[in-house]
Amino acid sequence: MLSAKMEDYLKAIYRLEREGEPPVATSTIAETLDVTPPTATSMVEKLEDRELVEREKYKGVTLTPEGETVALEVIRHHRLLETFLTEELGYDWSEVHEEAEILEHHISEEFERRVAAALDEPTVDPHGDPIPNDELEPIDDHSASALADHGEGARLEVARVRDRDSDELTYLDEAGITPGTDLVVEEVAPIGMVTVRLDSGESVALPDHIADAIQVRTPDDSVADEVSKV
Amino acid sequence: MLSAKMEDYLKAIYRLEREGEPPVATSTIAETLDVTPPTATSMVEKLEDRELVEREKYKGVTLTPEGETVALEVIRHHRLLETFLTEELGYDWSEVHEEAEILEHHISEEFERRVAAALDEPTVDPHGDPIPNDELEPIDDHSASALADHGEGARLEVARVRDRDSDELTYLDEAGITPGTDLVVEEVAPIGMVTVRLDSGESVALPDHIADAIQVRTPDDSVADEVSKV
DNA sequence: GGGAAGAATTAGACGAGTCTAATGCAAAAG
DNA sequence: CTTTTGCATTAGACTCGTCTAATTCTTCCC
Repeated sequence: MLSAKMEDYLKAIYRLEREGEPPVATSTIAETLDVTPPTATSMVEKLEDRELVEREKYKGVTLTPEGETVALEVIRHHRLLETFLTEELGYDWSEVHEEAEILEHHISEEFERRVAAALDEPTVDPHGDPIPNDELEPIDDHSASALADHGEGARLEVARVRDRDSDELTYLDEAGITPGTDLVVEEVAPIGMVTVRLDSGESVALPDHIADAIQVRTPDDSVADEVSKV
Repeated sequence: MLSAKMEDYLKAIYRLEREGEPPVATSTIAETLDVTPPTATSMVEKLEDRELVEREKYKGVTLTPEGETVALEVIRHHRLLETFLTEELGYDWSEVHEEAEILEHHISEEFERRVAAALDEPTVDPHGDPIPNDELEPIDDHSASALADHGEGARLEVARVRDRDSDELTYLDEAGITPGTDLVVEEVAPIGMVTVRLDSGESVALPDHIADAIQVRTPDDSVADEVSKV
């Protein structure tokens, strides 16, 4: 049996591999998990012993297929739980992260199956993130990108909102910005702030660090393509 | 924060206090939790440091009011989870114990509240055990006693079935013996076996160690009292 | 009251996961 | 090609929960 800690390390390594170039550096893992570098070193040694990561000393680690399987399983648990807490227990989507972060390590496979069935085998969680199932997590929607990368006047749809700080999510939730929301970039202020207008007509000002959590795509991508071909 | 282990010790002590005479001996705790006596000793020392138990060396421990509060909270979590898993996720009542045994330590108070609300504030779990709420666990139904204590011909109702071995519970479940079932003691064999007949007419033979898990009461106790007064 | 039997505690060790402080390696800068 | 700088690793220690082996306390019996 894998400890909850080991699962956390694998999950972090999986995420970091996606965000940057493998191999993943020890210090990056340490920072992500809020431990000191020696702690991360000793942990990746244990993961190496278990053949969950491949390691090159002084360079970093990459997940083995087994390590990746475990990471995906944990991410699946996390996202199923978030969906479940939101849909079945009435949690606000901005407050499910902490609860799922803990429970993901403690539910059985039976629980996982039953929750997935109760939710009708969902493929996307309430933050707009895909729920992996055994196989590789579906490739990032290639058209999704950070809100900040778009200029003024861009018409966009919120693809997902990264689940980090709960206060930030609550703020976005209350402002009406959730996965699926359509918006227009109104103003990109040079002082680290972006203003967007929603369909409701409301304008919302967002400091860069919050705008960064919002991934957007061109709305009705495929449909738009079809139309332009006509 | 209290560790899951400490919670397990408090829960065990609570149960043992109810079953026998306080104080609870170290060796009994050790046996219940399947650890060695020195382990139990060192743990009760820590519980004493935290003022969760009162301890007399070489005698045993009793819960302080704070320790009892924690124990009840854990038991409430356990029973709410069992009810939830059975009612909302379709688990068989005989297989919920293991899952609840783990999750009880990891759900938040928010989760507890929401589950209780979703189940409409239940007061009894699927095994027939009361679900405590802040206050002391309701006194054992005084008329409930072990099936084995009744002679042949006794008409009884199953009050609850202790949640222990999952195979035993599955067996009882399949035989149609669940909380609320009416039965008659058919035969008490001198070889450690009891036979009961259900309303369905079916006879079920039970070895003593399984019969011991079944708590019974005279059916419609209060109603019978009312009637006899007339 | 004096042992003997049985239970509880102390002593000392270990693995997991963490830390701080000291050291070692590697890559960039000159 | 050598030095510097910065990240990674090693060394050593601590806490938690556990163990085995040794010791000490209680109690009960003669």
